[in-house]
Amino acid sequence: MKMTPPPRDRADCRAVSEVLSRVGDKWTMQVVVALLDGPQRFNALKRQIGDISQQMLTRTLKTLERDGMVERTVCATTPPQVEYALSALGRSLSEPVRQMAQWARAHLPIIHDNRRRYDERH
Amino acid sequence: MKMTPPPRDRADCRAVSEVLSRVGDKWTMQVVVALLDGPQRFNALKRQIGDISQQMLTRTLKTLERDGMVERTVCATTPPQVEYALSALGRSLSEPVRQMAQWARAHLPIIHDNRRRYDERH
DNA sequence: CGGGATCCAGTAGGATACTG
DNA sequence: CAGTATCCTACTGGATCCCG
Repeated sequence: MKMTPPPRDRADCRAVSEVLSRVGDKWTMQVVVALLDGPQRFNALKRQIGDISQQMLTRTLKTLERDGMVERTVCATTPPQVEYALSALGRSLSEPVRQMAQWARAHLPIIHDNRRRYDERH
Repeated sequence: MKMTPPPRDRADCRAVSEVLSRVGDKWTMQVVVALLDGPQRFNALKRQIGDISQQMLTRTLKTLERDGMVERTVCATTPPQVEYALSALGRSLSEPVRQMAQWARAHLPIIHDNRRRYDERH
């Protein structure tokens, strides 16, 4: 069986880049992580995340739904209830994200330090 | 000793988000991967990546240098020669990126399919 | 050769007000 | 409660021309 090659191919680079820029926007990861605990309704999600506007939460959830990462369930009651849940695809993303999170925790202070020193020199 | 917890903390989410959006721009990953083979000069890098403008290559390299991910070496000859090399920090990033690349390869077709179907329904 | 300086279009992010 | 509609700002990506 074939081993998965390292990402040296141009198409691979673009694929990685596409995924990183897709999930690398300001709110996507925070929404995904908030949904890891289980399904959440809109305003509960909003409260948990904190300083996100309802506009940006709506947009982020819609994009995640479009990509098939979250599933949206509407109960036609009054008041309406809408539940958002991670799909299997969305949960599977949390694995590579966990790796990236470890790297971020380990190296982000160094990066910030590098930036500070660079800016002082220029 | 303490196990590294999953990225549920708010500060962690933001750290992940920051790294993902930082390296998730259009060219950063392609430059990093191009430099994995070894140090490269500016125009060699430009030729290898292909359709990047010299403007965007300059910006991307400068940001990577500022973060301490690449090291820039100038030989004051005529014509001037400038070599770019990945630092240890830059190379260490390639590990979580490899994980992300595998996920991208495995799931990007599904995502594109999901989008297509979503757009047809709306 | 390896950039810097400008200018420009498109998109992401956000504040606010309104609605079924 | 769960959005939509509008308007605005800032940043990203890019094209072009210039420079030592």
